[in-house]
Amino acid sequence: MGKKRVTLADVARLAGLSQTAASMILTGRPDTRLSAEAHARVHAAAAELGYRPNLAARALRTDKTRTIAFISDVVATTRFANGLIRGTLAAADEAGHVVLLLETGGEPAREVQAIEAALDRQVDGFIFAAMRAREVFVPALPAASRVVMLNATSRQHPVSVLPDEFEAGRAAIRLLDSAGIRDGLALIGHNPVVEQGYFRSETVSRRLAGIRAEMERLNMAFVVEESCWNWEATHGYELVKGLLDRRAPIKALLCLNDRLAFGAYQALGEAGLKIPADIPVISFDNDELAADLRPGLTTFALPHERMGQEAVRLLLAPEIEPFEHLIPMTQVLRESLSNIGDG
Amino acid sequence: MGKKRVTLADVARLAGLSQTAASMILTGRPDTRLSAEAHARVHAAAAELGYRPNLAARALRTDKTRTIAFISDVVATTRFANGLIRGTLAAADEAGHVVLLLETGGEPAREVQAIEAALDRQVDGFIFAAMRAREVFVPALPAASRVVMLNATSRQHPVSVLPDEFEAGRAAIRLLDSAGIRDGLALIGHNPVVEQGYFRSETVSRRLAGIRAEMERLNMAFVVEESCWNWEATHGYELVKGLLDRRAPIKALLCLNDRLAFGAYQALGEAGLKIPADIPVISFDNDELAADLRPGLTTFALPHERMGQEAVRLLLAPEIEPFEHLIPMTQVLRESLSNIGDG
DNA sequence: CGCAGTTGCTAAAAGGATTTAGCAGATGAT
DNA sequence: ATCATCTGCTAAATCCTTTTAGCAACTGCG
Repeated sequence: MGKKRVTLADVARLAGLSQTAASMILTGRPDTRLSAEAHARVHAAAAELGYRPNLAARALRTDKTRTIAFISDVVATTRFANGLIRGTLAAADEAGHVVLLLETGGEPAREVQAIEAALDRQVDGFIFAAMRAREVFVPALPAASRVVMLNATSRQHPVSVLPDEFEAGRAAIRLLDSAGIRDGLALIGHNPVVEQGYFRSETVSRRLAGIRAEMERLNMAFVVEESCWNWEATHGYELVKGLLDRRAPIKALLCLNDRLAFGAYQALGEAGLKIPADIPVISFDNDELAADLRPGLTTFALPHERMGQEAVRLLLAPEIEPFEHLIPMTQVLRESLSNIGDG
Repeated sequence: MGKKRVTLADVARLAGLSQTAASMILTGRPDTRLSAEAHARVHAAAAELGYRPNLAARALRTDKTRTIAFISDVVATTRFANGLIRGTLAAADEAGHVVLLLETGGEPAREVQAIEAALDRQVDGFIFAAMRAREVFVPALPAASRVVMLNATSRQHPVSVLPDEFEAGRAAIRLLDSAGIRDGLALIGHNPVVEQGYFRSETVSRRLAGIRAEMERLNMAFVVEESCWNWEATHGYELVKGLLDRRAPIKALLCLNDRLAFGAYQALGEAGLKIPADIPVISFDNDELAADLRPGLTTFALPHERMGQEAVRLLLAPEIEPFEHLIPMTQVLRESLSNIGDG
């Protein structure tokens, strides 16, 4: 067994040509003047020897590595990371690239470290992903670096990919409207009076803005709006239980995310109320949870996978497209609203 | 601004020494005979210039990249991936390594591709992760490659990291026993008669084996065992609903994972049964879900994060430790069982 | 025929580190 | 005084590609 790696020199030798010729042919240079026969011989030799270029050597020469760095604040806590990573991986693979995954925990020091580690490995570009879309500070980078912000925005780096929250907010209201739900509607997760002066993440703001814009257009209003800061199941439960306890006149629930909706389900269930017959519920995110709830939760899906793909596309695109790229959130109809006619 | 990268030659020049000396000093070679003063000068020069070694050049020479490949079948569908990846990332970072993330979808062709992509980049080692522990086929690799199987096993690669399912199974039974639950116990998710001849994943078998071993030891038996192949919420719901419909004499539920338990919650809730007062429930995995259920679900946690860390440790350890490394599953007590005394 | 331009190819440099082999001077032993 | 050894350091080779510069032979044109 020839233990040694096969090098370009081996291929050239077998093909009876110079290394230069072999290199040009294998890298598919356009206007070389090498003969068709030379091409054939080199390809044959490469195939026969099972030649694979040494990417370190190539990187040394060209400064290109077909590797992109995915730097995120937290992979950990959030199930959302999966979709973003999966989409990124798929698109990168498609483009013959590979992904270096780095986590910073949101700490500036580790951010700098991560960037240096990536730079040392001469990545071709950076994707900065935040698990909660937010204004992200990105430490200084070599001027030439290609950067895409994923589920995040940054003053210095204008290329970003975000879910189209505003449209999803509007669509949610339209869905309720077209289901004939125009009053008795409760909003779970936000109250503008209570939260005045506090800034939520950029995407959340847009989600709310879309909701309110469409309600205004349709001349609708919430009968009650319940605020809580973290949108977790337990808060959904408590808020809705509170509403029920004080006999608020609610006929439908618009929850600001699926976990709140989950909590709402629990409160409604305890109170003996049926979804959707008594109270329809809709929500946002399309968490894994949403399909497992009973009845299934109608919700607007965060398009994480497509976002990841888009980020890679933008990163590798020949032209920089320096603006926000909004990916539509698709409506996922399940029984928590779609059966409305049945009751 | 000096746009050019600073190289070792620059450092050497500034320090007034040869490149050889600079290299030896910066890489911390042990028995070089260079003077203390030379050391100081080189370090000072490196710091002053902000020198960072070109890793491609180093890789070309040494075949080491301080990069490890994390090759998994699916990052996608499973929330479990998070913990494994997070642990891996943390430990790699700690050790000054970086992680290349590759996904194969479990398809052999893509597995080969992923391995080649990693090999091309001269990774220092491979972690093969399966999202459902199973016997994994790993395509041929250069003989010298360092490999660790994570949540998976492989005939060719003996170093593996797995959750200690057997002990968790035993612990679950001990927990029930010590809570005074000795009869009326239903097992949700498996029935040895129905499933005879079918092989589930390695870890699942062990989980069951632990359960059955401890029951035998304590002279306990299930009053009923319900089988289903995929452990999803909907199956949990249907199985438990079925039990309730036919008035099976059940007093407690041992669910084989949290999603089944979630379904069980739904069925019990509909039937107006209280957890744990009427029916305590315990389970395995410690899915995110488990904390959000109401009452909280007592469960045995899959130690994914620690598993990821251990995998990296084994990969980089000076000595190969060619056997299974079992990571304990910790008991997470919540209200679905711990309140048993209250009823 | 002389000259310009094409065609088909190659020698050698460059990229930035590590590592081998070895040199000059000092020290110690005989 | 001679030889061996140690000390502190360096020149040059090496890893494997890509790329620049250019060569020799041929074609076409006036």
